[in-house]
Amino acid sequence: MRTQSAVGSDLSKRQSPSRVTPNRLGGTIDFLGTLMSFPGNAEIYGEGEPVDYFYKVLSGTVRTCKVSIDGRRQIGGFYLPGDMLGVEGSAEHTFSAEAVTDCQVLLINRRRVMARAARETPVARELLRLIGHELERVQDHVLLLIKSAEERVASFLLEMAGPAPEGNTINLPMTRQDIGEYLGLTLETVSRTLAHLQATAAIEVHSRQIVLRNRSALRRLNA
Amino acid sequence: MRTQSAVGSDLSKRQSPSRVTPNRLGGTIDFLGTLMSFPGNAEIYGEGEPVDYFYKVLSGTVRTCKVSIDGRRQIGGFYLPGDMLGVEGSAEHTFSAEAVTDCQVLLINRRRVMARAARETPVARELLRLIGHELERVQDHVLLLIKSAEERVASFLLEMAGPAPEGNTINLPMTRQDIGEYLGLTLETVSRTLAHLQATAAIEVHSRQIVLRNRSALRRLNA
DNA sequence: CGACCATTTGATATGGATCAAGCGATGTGG
DNA sequence: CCACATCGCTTGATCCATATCAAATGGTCG
Repeated sequence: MRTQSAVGSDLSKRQSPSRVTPNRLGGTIDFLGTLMSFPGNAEIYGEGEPVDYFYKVLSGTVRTCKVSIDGRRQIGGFYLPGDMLGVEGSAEHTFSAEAVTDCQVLLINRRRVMARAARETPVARELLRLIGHELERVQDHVLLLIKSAEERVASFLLEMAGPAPEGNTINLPMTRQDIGEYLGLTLETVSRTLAHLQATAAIEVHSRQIVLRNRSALRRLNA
Repeated sequence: MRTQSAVGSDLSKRQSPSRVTPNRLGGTIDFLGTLMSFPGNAEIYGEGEPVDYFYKVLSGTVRTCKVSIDGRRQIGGFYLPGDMLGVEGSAEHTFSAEAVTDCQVLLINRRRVMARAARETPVARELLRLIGHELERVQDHVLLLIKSAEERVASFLLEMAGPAPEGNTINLPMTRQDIGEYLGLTLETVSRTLAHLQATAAIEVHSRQIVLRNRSALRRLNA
C-alpha cells in the first residue's frame, strides 16, 4: 500500500530541467527556479558537494542523511512540500539529500540569491530566517535524541502530523528503518513502540497509515 | 583544584555594565559592546527571554542549557573565549545561558547589528556566517548523540582540545555532570569512560586535567 | 577539624539492540 | 494464473551498554 506516493510519478528518471514561472516561495525569495523530478531513493545532492542551490520541495518527501565510516546512517530530517533544504552553514553540504518518494523539487541558484541579498535587504532577511529555521529544527532534533524510545516516537508522530491539527490520519511516506535512523533507534524498536502506543489506545497503526486517537497522551510524552 | 578559573574573579556578582573600546570581534561585527562579568553558575540569559544581545565570550566558559518538564537537563554547548553565543533562529532564546566559571562577556546590541546589517553587506554576511557556524555546531551535536559512550567522550575531549594540537593537556572547566548533560550520559558513565580511556593509555586523568596521550586512538573512536 | 562537593568505584537493574523467525503485500517470470 | 522471490513489517528470545542505586575517597574552604 504505497500510501503517499508522488505526484509526477511518470517521471522515473531525472528528466532534463525545465523553466518554471517564479513561484511565491517561502517569503521574498521568489526567483526563477528550475524544476526537477526525482524518483524514490534517488540522490538529490551528495555529502561534500558544493552548495550550488537551495531546494524547495514541491511534492513528495526528501530526507537528508549522513553515513559514518562504520556504516551507521543518521537521517538529519524529513522535508515535506513547502520545506526548503540545502540551507547550510558551510560551502559544502554536510549531509546528502535523497528522495524518499518520487518528488518534485525547485532548484534555486544560490549565487543569484546571495547576489540579490547583497542588494535587497528583505532577501537577506529571508535568508537569515531560513537558516534560523533550520537551526531550530536541528536543536529540536538534539532534544529528541535524549528522550526515551516512546517519547521519540510520540514526538515524531506529532511532528509529522504538523502544527495544524486538521485530520487525525497521517500517511507516513518513509519506512520504519528511515524513522529509526532519524530517531536514533532500530527499526524493531520503532515497530514495537508503535505497537505499544496502539496498545495504550493513543494511536491506531495500519502499516504506514497512523491514526492519532489521543493527541494529549502523545503530547504528554513529548516532555 | 579549580584549574581553569576566571580572569576577573574578584567580581562576584553581576557588576554594573561599563563601556569598552570596540574590539576586533569575529569579523566585521566590531561594534561598541558592553562588558559584563558573571560569577560561576550565574545566569546570563534565560530560556524564553527576548534575544536582545549577541554575547561574545572574552574569558571563562559559558554553557547553554534547557530543562525539560520532567527535570532532565540538556546542555546545548560550551562556549569558550572567542565564541559567540545568543545567535538564534527565533526572537526568544531557546536555551538559557549560564557561566560555568567566572567569566567576562561582551554584550552586543542585536538591534544595532541588525540595523547595520541592513545597510552594510559585509555585516549581513558576517551574521549569516555566525548563524551558519552555530548550525554546524548543533549538527555535530546530533551526530555525537548517536554514538557509544566511549565515542562521545573521545569526541568531546578532541573538541575541547581544539583544532590546533598545541599542548596535550586540557583543563576542563566543567563538572562531570555538565559533561554528561552535554553528551547525553550520566556523570558516572562519563567518569567510568574516562577511566577506561586511561586504562587503554589513550589519556591520563588527573581530575579535571586531562592529558591526551594518544590522539589517533581518540580520533579512531571519533567515527 | 569538619562540612561540603566532585569524583570514583561497585553492585544491580533495565531499555533498547541484536539475532532470528514468520507474515502479508507486491511484483515477476514461467 | 500461479509459484516464487523480495521487501517491509511484526514479534519473540536473548544480550549488553548504560542507568540507577549506593558507598567510599579526596580535595577545598570556612
